[in-house]
Amino acid sequence: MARTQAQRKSETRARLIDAAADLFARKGFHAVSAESVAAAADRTTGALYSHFGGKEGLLLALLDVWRERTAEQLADELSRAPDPGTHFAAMWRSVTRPAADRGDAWLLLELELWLYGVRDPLVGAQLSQRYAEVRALLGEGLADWAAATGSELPYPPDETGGLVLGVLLGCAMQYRLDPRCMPQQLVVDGLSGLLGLTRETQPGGAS
Amino acid sequence: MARTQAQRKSETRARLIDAAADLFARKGFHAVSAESVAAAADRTTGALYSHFGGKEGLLLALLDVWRERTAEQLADELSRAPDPGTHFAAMWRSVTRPAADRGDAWLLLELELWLYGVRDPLVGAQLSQRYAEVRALLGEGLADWAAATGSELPYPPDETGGLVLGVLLGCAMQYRLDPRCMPQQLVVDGLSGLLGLTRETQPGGAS
DNA sequence: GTCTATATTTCGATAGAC
DNA sequence: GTCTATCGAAATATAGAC
Repeated sequence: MARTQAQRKSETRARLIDAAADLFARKGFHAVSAESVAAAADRTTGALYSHFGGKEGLLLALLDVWRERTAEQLADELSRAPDPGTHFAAMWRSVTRPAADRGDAWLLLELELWLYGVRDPLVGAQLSQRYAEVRALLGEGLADWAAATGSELPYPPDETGGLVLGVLLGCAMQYRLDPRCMPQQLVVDGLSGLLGLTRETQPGGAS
Repeated sequence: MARTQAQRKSETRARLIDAAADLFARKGFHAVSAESVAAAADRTTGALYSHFGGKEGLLLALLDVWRERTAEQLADELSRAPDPGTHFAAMWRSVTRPAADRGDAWLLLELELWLYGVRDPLVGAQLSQRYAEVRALLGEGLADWAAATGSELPYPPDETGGLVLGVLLGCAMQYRLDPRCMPQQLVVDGLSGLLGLTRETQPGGAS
């Protein structure tokens, strides 16, 4: 029973952060009022200010959570994929997931945070770390796979991760504006070509 | 003398659009007031509303100009580069140009417009066309070069252009957060690898 | 066509009750 | 810790003079 208060507190935090992630992605940080975030979380602005000190504090907290989730999900996906081809296809699917599942909002929030980070040094530094983590995870995963098959990556792990991340981001942006211009097979083939792999590695992906 | 009015009118349009491009890139569309745009253009909100009907109308007009400039600049660069390696290096330089020259603002405005377009169907449709144009131009340029050297692109021109554009966008985003993580050579090599070219095509690029 | 002045709305942030 | 009520600031958009 003594936990009831702490529970409510952390639930409020979580609700506010989730609502912020959703609204910031759908409408943009500056287009969303602190009150609408609070309302979407079934709380009031008073609670928001008490917990985060304002809309910007809420964004900072969101960035933290976002960063942890990204690392977890990526590590999870990496551990499941048997080879880069399947891996790439899985990542591409998770990027292009339709709006229903919110995988769509991922990219929007990603760019929203990027824009914010480029303009705000504090957020920028944290974002930069997050990207470095992703590159490292991606690079390590690919290096491990390369070592296991006796092949070799054409670039150091971190740089390889950077190129792969770059392709995924840039292609996802184009896909979001016009899905027809960016078929999955093209992205997977492109990534494979980037790494110096021939296309024989994936037997027959999806459409 | 009869042209004075028309001149002033079109100059006001141009000034407002330029100011909008600069401010939207540096601070973001929603973070910029219509009044501050007018002030930066040495005009008032009255003139802005008279010409464009509001901040959103100004964005639409900006998008038009932006689209034309992109096509012109790209076609220009393509016609000058003797081979893909030099071409990629030149494009990368123009993307990573430091903040002084405003080449920096290019990427910010690009993402700002993308986010706006993803949320607004009208802007989205126009943006989609612009990206398709860029892909086509890039793809044609590369296809021409391939034909001239007897080699062959691994994908259709448009799709090749899409991959190249994707790499440039995604890598530029990472570069903007941390320049050290994305050396020019890596991007150029990556693009060459993507197209199935070996690295022997560029003799010795810059740092 | 452009400016000045202003009406209207909305947002961010705070004070105080519970 | 959360809510209600509200103050002050800022933004959009318009009206009318020149």
